[in-house]
Amino acid sequence: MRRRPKHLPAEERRAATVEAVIDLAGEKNPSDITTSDIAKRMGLTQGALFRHFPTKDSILQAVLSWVTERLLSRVDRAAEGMQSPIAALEAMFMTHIDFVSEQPGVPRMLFGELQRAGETLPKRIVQTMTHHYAERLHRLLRAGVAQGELDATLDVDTAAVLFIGSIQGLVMQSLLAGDVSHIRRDAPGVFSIYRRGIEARHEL
Amino acid sequence: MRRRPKHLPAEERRAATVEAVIDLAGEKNPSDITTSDIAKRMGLTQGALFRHFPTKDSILQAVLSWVTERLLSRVDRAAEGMQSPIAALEAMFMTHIDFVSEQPGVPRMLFGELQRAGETLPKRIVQTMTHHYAERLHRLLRAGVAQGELDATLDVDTAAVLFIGSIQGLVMQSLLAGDVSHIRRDAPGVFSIYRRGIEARHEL
DNA sequence: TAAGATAGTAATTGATTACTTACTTTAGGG
DNA sequence: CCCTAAAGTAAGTAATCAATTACTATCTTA
Repeated sequence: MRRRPKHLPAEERRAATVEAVIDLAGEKNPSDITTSDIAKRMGLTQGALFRHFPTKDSILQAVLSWVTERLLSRVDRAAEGMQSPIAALEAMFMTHIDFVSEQPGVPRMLFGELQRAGETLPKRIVQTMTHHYAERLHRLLRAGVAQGELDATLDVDTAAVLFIGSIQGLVMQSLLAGDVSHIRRDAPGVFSIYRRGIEARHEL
Repeated sequence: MRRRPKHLPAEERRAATVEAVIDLAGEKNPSDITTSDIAKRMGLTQGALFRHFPTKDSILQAVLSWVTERLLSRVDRAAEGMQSPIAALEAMFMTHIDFVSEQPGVPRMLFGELQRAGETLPKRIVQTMTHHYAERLHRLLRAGVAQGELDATLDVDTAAVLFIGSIQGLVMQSLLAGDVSHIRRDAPGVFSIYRRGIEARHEL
């Protein structure tokens, strides 16, 4: 058992805070997470958090920055080595699913943030991330169409929406079942229907 | 301009409350809706709500009951007249999209409720509804497979997950764009990819 | 039309929240 | 080793929230 030192340098404390929030988001509605919840999870008093973050919103902001960076870089790395666009799409899909299975709080926070009214900074971070994500999808989908792997008449915008929706559907399913493990099991089947929907039809 | 009578019979007041909550959920995060928000929207004082509902949670409960009943019955009616399973699935899809476009607060509330920790009554209502929804999907998908319209090797559970996920993806897209009108425009394209993914391949 | 029942107001309560302040503990370099 | 800056504590504040209370206005009908 690794014991927890009471004093941590500011940067490590901030990292630990981000981790605690993601952890909590896996257990309860993100908007129900209080600063006391976070502090208790870290073995700190509530006020101590405000040594490292000026506001609660800035904590959220740090969490979302960390999450979006990690997700994008992991998904990028997974798609990199693949030789065909479809293989790259599948690798992206499965990596995204892996990420979500390991950190079930992440999609909850992302979706929850999108629901907030107005134009908050955390919300903008999520919008920027999904924009980058969609860019990668578009590139792969266009490449797939160009080299005849995907249906020539495919609308890439629509295909990108459905890609993200497929993941979202699996997340919703796991919320319904109250069990994150299902998501990994069902992911390959979902992707294979999706692939069938976008790929060029092979000769009979 | 229809004027608002100050006194309403209890049942009408409860109906108006449900409407106000759905209305508000289209504008802000459902968990940020306060009883004061609801009352203000109705032109009432906050305390007056508690003449008709014992708790705030019971308001939520009424909203979710109303929503789930309406959604299911509308979707059922749309699928009823169709002669082929695929046509019925498409009618369900489009009707669901119509419903969501008219009441953008609805998917927010449903998804938000699923995120809550533990087993609350409102959460159970949503779970029951999705269960019934999935039942209808299963029946149609099985029928489609049986009569050769859908791919013989299709996993109907997976296909049902992706059906709901497709809608969820469109909802997410509308949250990103901050514009609900997109959802209706993109829906046919999304469904056509989905259909391509599940249908039996025609002879060349 | 008087009277009881129903629906509303206005003010208040206790709990909870994000954030502050005054003080204490710990780590680490000269 | 000690002194200072960083990190944490404990108690408190103002604001906000759901829910309550004491009272008033408005319907219904006998």
